[in-house]
Amino acid sequence: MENKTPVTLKFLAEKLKMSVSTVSKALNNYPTINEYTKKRVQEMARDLRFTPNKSAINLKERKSRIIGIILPNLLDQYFTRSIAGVEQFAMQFGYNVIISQSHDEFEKEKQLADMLLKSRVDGLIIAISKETQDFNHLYQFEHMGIPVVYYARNPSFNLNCHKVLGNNFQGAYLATQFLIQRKHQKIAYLGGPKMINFTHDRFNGYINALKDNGVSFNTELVAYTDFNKENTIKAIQNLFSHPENLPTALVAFKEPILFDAIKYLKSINHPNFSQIECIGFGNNAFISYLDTPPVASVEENPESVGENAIKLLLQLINKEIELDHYQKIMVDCKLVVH
Amino acid sequence: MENKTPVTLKFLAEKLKMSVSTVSKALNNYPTINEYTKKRVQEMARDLRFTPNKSAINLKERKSRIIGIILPNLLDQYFTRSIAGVEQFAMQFGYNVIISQSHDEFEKEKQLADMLLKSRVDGLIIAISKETQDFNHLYQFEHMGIPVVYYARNPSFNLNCHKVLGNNFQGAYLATQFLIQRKHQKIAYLGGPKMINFTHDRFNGYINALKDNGVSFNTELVAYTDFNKENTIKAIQNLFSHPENLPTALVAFKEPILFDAIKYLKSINHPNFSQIECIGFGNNAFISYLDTPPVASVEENPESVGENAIKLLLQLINKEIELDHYQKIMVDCKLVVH
DNA sequence: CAAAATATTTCAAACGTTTGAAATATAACG
DNA sequence: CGTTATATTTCAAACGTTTGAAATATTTTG
Repeated sequence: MENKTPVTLKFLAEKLKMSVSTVSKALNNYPTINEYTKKRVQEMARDLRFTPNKSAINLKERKSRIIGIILPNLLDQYFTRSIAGVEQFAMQFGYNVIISQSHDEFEKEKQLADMLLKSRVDGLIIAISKETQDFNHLYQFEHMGIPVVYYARNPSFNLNCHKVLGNNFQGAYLATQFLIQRKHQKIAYLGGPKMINFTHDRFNGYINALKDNGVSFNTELVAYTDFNKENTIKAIQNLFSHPENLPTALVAFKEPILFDAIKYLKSINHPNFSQIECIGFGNNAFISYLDTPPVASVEENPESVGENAIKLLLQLINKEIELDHYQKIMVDCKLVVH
Repeated sequence: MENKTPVTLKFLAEKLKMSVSTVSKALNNYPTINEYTKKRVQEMARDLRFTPNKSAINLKERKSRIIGIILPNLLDQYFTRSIAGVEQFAMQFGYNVIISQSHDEFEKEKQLADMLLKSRVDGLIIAISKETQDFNHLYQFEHMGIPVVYYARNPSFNLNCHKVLGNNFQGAYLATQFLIQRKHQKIAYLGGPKMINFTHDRFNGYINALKDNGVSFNTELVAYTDFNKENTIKAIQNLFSHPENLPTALVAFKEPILFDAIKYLKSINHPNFSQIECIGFGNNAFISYLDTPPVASVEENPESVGENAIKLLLQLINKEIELDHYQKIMVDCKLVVH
């Protein structure tokens, strides 16, 4: 039960009456070490449950074998799903992952970044908070030669950086087109916080789908909200306040927000409620429990986004890709009809 | 952009033409160091963005300042909510947290435990997988003097270990009593996988509430399922198959499962559907979107469970509590009426 | 059997930090 | 001004591992 002397190379060496280097090389299977010696060392190591001290190795190798992830929160299934992709791949290559939540706050994000920098992570994967405008806390990493991959959320200015993003344009295009094919002419677009860049990409996808299919665009059919329910209701009230432009369909930037919208329309007994068809981004597992589910969902494939992010990061860490040879990877969306 | 010589104590010392130890002590605010020297060192450290190498410190201190968490998955809000409590507290004390998912598989859990052991975590918090019967992979930690706190899920045998658990008995009692107060006499209990220990605690809470309130117990009102939808439907069919014991209320072990049940009852147009009142464990954020939500939820306070787990673990790490002085902490549930 | 070739083991320095003991500088005192 | 007291800085070892170079042991060869 007690942990007396920790089992180190030195300890093994003393037991076996040989030098530390022999033990080390035997365990690392050096060809210059005698087979019989190797066997003796390896057996002893196993019996005494020797585990190499990672801190020592990391110090020697000047690496931490830790990858940091900063994301807005873990309650959003998009992010938890994206982690699955990252984790599995990282572990396979001997990396540990430290996950931390910024709660979509800039200050918290800065604090986490500093913490991870101090922990000397070998790389960082980040979905920036919705407040993040200043990137100094992240430039620090590159300054120290630590690669950073921005994922899921696109930094708002045209930052030179490595990105892995969902193809928001394509996703919104798909959704809009689908609704047009179902004979809708008054399709509303409910966008998210303007601070979050993908809002615009999605808007463009929406616009382009309208144009390509000869449906006229009307600003009265566009409104914006954020993650706040009251604001969503206001936006919906606004969308449905123009009698000659009443929406018959709706594309919403995020599913839980869409659910708020649907709930509200239902609660006010909107006359044409049953005819209104909605699509939101997310494909939330919870949809199957709704009485009036959206007609379809834009599946963003977050696992794939995460997987691409970690793969890119590992390539950067291993210098298979130059740090300043900025990559941009887009992951396509898929329409899931319910 | 390039990372030439890394900024180390040695580097600072050379720049400042003083010894490494002076620099180290100045940064650590030793009283023996001259104030003016301290100022010079600290300024230089700031300007050159010196960050102490954690691996070196950890090696010296024989700690990793990393806490491992193993939990079944991140899609269950119970677990993601519990992490919030852990993370914040850990960070406050300078610890990093490595989160990993067992996907409720024993083999995966074993693999993760080995990985964390190799990473020399200073402590482990674990919610065991539903398959875990053998605990050798976890005993290893104690064998090396690394504290382990079992949380959320109770090991199935009467293991000597540190535990932080939700008070499942009390939660189920509360739910059952609430339904009795609402004049229900035929209250069904839908339990979870029998492998997961809390199923029984909840059953006991249910039974005791019935007894204490003079409601007779009937085995026909009890059924078990797991996380599989088909099995839930079978269980519900079973519960509603005894004409002289038709449930008018239902206590379910987990909310998403309860939603499956509700959905099924609604889909078959159960004649008394609107009168049936349900309560599940969880208090899921999505409840507000349901057309026919449960009458109430058992709020398990996972944040508090997580917070208690990390607090206990830190006490064990700091040897404020003896490793073999086993603690058991119960976190009460709360009934939330919708 | 000595010399050369090869196999195997050990030495020693390095990674970056901390810290008690020793050394040196500065101030205070009679 | 020589001592003693105090303030400040430096030395040196340690944490546990890796690895090229050096040392030693063993085998082969003429």
